[in-house]
Amino acid sequence: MLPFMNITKALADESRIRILMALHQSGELCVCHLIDLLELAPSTVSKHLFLLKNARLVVARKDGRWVHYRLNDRKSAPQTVVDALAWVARSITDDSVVEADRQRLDHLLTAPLKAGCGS
Amino acid sequence: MLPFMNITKALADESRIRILMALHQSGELCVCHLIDLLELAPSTVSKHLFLLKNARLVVARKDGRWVHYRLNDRKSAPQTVVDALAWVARSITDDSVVEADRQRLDHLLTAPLKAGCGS
DNA sequence: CTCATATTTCGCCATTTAACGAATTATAGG
DNA sequence: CCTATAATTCGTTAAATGGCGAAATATGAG
Repeated sequence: MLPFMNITKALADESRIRILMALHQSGELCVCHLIDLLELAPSTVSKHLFLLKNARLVVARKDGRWVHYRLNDRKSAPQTVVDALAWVARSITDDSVVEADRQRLDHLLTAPLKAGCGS
Repeated sequence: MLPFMNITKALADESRIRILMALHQSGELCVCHLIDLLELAPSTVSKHLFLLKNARLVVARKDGRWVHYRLNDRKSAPQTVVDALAWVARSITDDSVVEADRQRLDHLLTAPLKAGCGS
């Protein structure tokens, strides 16, 4: 029950859903991009990512100073996590907030500044 | 986004998950049975049911003094709700809390007392 | 009508949680 | 080594949430 509740609680926040959808679109993002996208304090974003990682919805990859996050994949994620991610992606197909994030993220990723983290 | 967040927030509480699983097993239950099952105050259970109903995860049927709740079905529920309920049921197959509830509920339903609410 | 029962609504309190800033850790570059 | 930057951890605060009891609502029974 506890692993499952960790997932439902992780999904019960709009910022974390936006993070999941951004990762769903972009595949992998470093924390600095998520900070720019959500316009929240680094410590706040870091905590959100901790909760998502704790629920096994995302995994982290450290690369020098940067940490890149991506959705957990079908190989290493429990079935419940795979199903949860599929459910979220399927449910949020045409939301205005997520659509705005998508466009904003495209700009952020193509901007020449902040390109240090590999994108 | 708001309807979706209503669903995720509704799922982010153990008592509400136990309610959903009890309904999944029994098909339909009146509030008084859920009060006995969860051992929470009537006002607390009522609030949980309001949130579940508000998220469209359950529907209510009034029958005299009693109100019976059941999971929203494939006909009237949005696809996201149908998928959410399927995900929950699939994820909580062998949990000890839910299993204890199942046995407890069998006793409650077969007990001669409290039979007023029809089931 | 009056009373009892089932449920909901409301107001309150305790706990949890999201947010921030400051301090800490880790790493790359000079 | 020293500095700058990315990210996390920690402590605090404000808001949201779960719990209860009291009061209100609704309905059936006498």
